[in-house]
Order: sequence, then structure tokens, then C-alpha cells
Amino acid sequence: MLSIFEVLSLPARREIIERLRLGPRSVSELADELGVSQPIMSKHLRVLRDAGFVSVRADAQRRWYELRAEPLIEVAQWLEPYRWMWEHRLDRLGDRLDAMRDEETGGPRS
Amino acid sequence: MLSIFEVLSLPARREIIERLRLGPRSVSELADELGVSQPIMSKHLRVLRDAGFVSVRADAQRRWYELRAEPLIEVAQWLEPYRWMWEHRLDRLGDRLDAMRDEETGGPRS
DNA sequence: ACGGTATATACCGTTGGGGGTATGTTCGAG
DNA sequence: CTCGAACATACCCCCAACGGTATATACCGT
Repeated sequence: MLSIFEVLSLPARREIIERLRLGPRSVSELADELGVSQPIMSKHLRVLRDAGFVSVRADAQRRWYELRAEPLIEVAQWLEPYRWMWEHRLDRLGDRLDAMRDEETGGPRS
Repeated sequence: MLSIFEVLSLPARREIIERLRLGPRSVSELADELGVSQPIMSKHLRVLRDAGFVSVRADAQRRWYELRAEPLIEVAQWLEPYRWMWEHRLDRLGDRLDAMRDEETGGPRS
């Protein structure tokens, strides 16, 4: 079974995920929209299903695939420790530190 | 050249990224810490460099590899349209909508 | 100039993922 | 009961990424 990042590494599978963001889709709908054959789409969806990206609901012959949040949450969690690298970059972190020190000491020292 | 998600799909490369979060490292340091040979580490770093994950600074024979934010930002941006799936799930979205409507109309209608 | 250290790269063999196609299976319509 | 629609899977081949090893390159100390 492929890991979460391995699943996301294929553009075709990311496109499927993006389509499913708009709501559930059947296999043939996805195959038509993305221009691939039905067997290949079924295989992509099988991989996505094994990794927890999608769930399936049966309706006669149709299978409705729906996007699940869990694997995306894992990516977000993996990313979390790195957010400081770009979130506190252009918003004057140095000034903030200076202000904190001023509050503590009553004014700039140097 | 491998795409960003392809780069992240290999656990060894994610481990390198995690080590570099603590600060710059040389090739042999990383190789020792992660228990791989030097040539393999050089190849991983080459892949990471091509994809923009790291930058290099030469110092005599040593090469100091440093983590760069850009590719991680791209992942975060890709993830952004999906955040609603888990962020507004258990924190009473319904109540919030009710409160917003009350502010608009002056009170509940029904 | 020499030897050792640090790193990059070329080369090779393996392997597993990916696309293509054919076939199996299930289910509803008539 | 038969036919067709919708989907899954089995089988095939191909290729590129990965690990391993040997080798090339650059630089420092002596």
C-alpha cells in the first residue's frame, strides 16, 4: 500500500482529489472529466481508497466516491513544524522582540 | 527533475528535511545521523536541491545544506482549499451561523 | 608535492509503480 | 432470461527511481 505522500506524488491522483473537493463523483464521471479510461480510473481510486483519501458508497452499479479529510490532516500536521519559516518572515519579527524587551526593561538599553 | 510531492514521497528525504529544520548540516553529518552512505546522501541532497528544498553553502571541502521554505509553502498552498474539511467540524459551525444571522436581523426568526 | 578528507558523480542491477487491454462480476431494464 | 451498463481486477510490458559501488574532483594540512 502506498503512503500518503506517494499517493499525492502522482498528478493524476491530485486532480482526482481536487475534483472530489466539489462533491462525490462516480467512476465514469471522473474518467470522463479527466480523460482517462475507466480501468485506470478504478485503479487510481483503489489506491486512494487504500490510503484513506476516499470512501465509497454503492448505489446499484454506480459507486460514489467521496473525499475524506484524514490523510490531508496528516499532511497538514507534518507541515506544522515548518510554518514559522514563512509565517513570521515579513511581519517585523525583530521589532516585536524589541517591543517585548522594552516592556520588560522600561526602555531600550543601547 | 522530481516534483515537490515526489521528493516528499521518500521517507529518507523527509527525514533529511526534518533534520535540517534544526539548522544547517554537512553531508557527512547527515549521512552519519541517518545511517546511510555518503554517496547516497549526496544523491538525496541533489534531488532536494533540484526541487528547491535546500540551498548549499561551500566552506572548504564542507558543504552546508540549509532548508528553504518555498517548496513547503507550495504544499501549504495546495492544502489550503481543503482546510475547511477539518477546521470547522467540531466547533459548532451551526451556532456560529445562527449568531451571524441574529446580528443581521436583530434576533431569531423562527 | 603528498596524503587525507569531504563531496559529487558515473555506472550498474533491481524492482515496483504506472498505463494499456482483456476479462470477470454485479445489477437493473425490458 | 438476456442484454447492457458500471465497475473491479488480472495480466502484460515498460521505465525510471533507488541503492550499492567505484571513481573523479576539490581542498586543506604538513
